[in-house]
Amino acid sequence: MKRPSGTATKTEITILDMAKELQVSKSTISRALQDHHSIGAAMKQAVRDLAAKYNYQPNAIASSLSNRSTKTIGVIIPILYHYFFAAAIAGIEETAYAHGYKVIICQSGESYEREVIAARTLFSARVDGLIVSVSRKTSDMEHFKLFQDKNIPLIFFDRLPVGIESDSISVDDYQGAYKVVEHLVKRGYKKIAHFAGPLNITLCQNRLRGYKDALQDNGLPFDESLVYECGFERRHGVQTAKQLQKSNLPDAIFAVCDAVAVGVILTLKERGISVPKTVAVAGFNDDPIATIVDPPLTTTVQPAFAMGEEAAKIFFKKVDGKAKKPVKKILKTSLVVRKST
Amino acid sequence: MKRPSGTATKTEITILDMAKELQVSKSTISRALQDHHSIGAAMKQAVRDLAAKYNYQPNAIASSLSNRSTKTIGVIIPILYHYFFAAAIAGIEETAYAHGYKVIICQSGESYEREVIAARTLFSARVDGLIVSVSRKTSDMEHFKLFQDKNIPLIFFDRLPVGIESDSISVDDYQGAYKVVEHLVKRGYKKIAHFAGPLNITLCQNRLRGYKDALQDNGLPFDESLVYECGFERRHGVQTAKQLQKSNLPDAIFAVCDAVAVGVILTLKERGISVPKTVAVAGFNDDPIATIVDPPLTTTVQPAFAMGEEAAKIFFKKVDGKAKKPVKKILKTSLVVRKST
DNA sequence: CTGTTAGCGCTTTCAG
DNA sequence: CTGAAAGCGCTAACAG
Repeated sequence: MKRPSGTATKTEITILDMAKELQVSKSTISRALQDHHSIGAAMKQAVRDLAAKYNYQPNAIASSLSNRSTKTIGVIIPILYHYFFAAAIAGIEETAYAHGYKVIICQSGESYEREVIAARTLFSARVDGLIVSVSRKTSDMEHFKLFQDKNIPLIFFDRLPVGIESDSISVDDYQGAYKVVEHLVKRGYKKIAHFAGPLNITLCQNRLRGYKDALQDNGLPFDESLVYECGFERRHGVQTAKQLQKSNLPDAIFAVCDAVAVGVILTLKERGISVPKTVAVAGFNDDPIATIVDPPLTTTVQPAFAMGEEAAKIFFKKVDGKAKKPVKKILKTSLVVRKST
Repeated sequence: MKRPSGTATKTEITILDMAKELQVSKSTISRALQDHHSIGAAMKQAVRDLAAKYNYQPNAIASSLSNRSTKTIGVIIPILYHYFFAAAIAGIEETAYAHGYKVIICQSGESYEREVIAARTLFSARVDGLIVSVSRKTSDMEHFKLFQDKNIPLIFFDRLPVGIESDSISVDDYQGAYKVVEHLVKRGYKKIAHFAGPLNITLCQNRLRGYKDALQDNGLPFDESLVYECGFERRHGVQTAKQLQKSNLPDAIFAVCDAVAVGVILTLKERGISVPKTVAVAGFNDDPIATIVDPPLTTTVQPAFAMGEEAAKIFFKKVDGKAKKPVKKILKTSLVVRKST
């Protein structure tokens, strides 16, 4: 790629330019910039001054290529606009920044194809590690093998995949669900329905198990017809709540997440069904919307920010070579009782 | 960086490996992969097969360095967890992906320092363009000059900076505010307060002007003591609403955004003040939370997704060399009346 | 249609 | 303490 000399090119100041000006070699500039011990204080200062003068900004692309490390963590999540994920990302970013890493986020939009593309893109971008919460459409995990094969740290959070052995951080969904449902039973509700999430996702299976066991352990029958499978969005709660027959209402509903629970409350109220008098509703997440709905939602607190932090910490453990075996961490949840139950 | 031959290195398949295997040159592989016209169909197929066999993933770092283009757009926003920003990002991503670009997002967290760091980081990452919504703490715009100096497309959206000439996409905040307040006046409210955003932000100034003019054009006085400056978060609405004296309540409040409006409604209700009977409340954005609060919030629709799309479109116009002059686009808003007024 | 070759900007060994 | 030089993986102008 010979460039006709004399032609104006995009003027980007490089270490070579600075080297010429200071009459030293590139290496010296490079080392000075990295505060390498073998460079004299005077030289370092001169380089820093010059860099400041030209507002030099290192070319991260070039240095990544040379270093074979980008100092970035890739993150794939289903959707940004969910408090849980936004908060988890904040947690990841916080600890990444503290270690001098950047993070690059991709949304799968709950689409398997997008998730595959995102994984490839991030691999091509040569991220140093990948943190992911799988889409609800994902069952084939082949696209993650790329990372495992190359020994690139791969950490799953919240939505764990089946059929792939890897590091992960999640919450005790079983126990969380168990506690909400137990609370419902103790409040005297007898006919408790569950609006479950997509049951191909382990987390949803676990919440369902928690629901089932809590019923049975408390002397209530498990009735399959009271389990409705839906999605994670408000609109799924709305749809499902609309299907409920007024003549045959449950007296409480445990929804897989707060967004769904909110959809349920809104729809019930619209249909003239009083919450919690006629039907009580509980969710999962402790999304800020839980305190916006009327009545405020009983739910279980999922430590989103902490999960993000934890995921990033696992990454750094892997990078540092500690923890060779997959680490699988599970955080506890806690119940918040509000007026919806 | 000589590497002792024979030592196991991280096994990353490159075009060179494939070139050797097919007994052709790197260039041929490179061209075949890019579907270059000067490569025979047979050769192309052979290369594709081999690439598939090894699950070859191009090294984007290397190609960026060579191409002097990363095919990525950088985005800086104050905060992810706001419907408006999340939706705008979705709009940006959609159009970016359609053009084969990726996007990398940074949150400033409303901190000036973080914003500066983000700008530098994205510059170092050599993004091909930058789309930003400035933090509320930002008044110095020096960090954006980097991009302007190098002729890297720089597009501001929603929160426009003062003192820097650049492309932008925003909404007609003046008109939006005007319409809400006019609606309030027509509903018969007389003492209309405004919970304004940080007034160093132009968008907030514009909404304030709209408020003021709508009052005066409709024969109501502008009373400075009815303007409260607060932030953009729910908690700011809560704080400010708590300061209101019960003996001296306005009969309507126009909040700078829905999050604040929600804080106001919640607080008013908690204090036993009925909404909208005693005090009406209106917001701005049409965030989904507007339909969760009780009563549902009157607000003005800001086309968040479209703004993101538009911002990206401006970027591509710049890249294509069309549009040399700064393009400044302003979108219209529309009013949605709900039960809170 | 294909190969040779000179880079992209930075890092790092090795040899002073 | 400093410089020369090779190399990271890919691209593209130029010459067959």
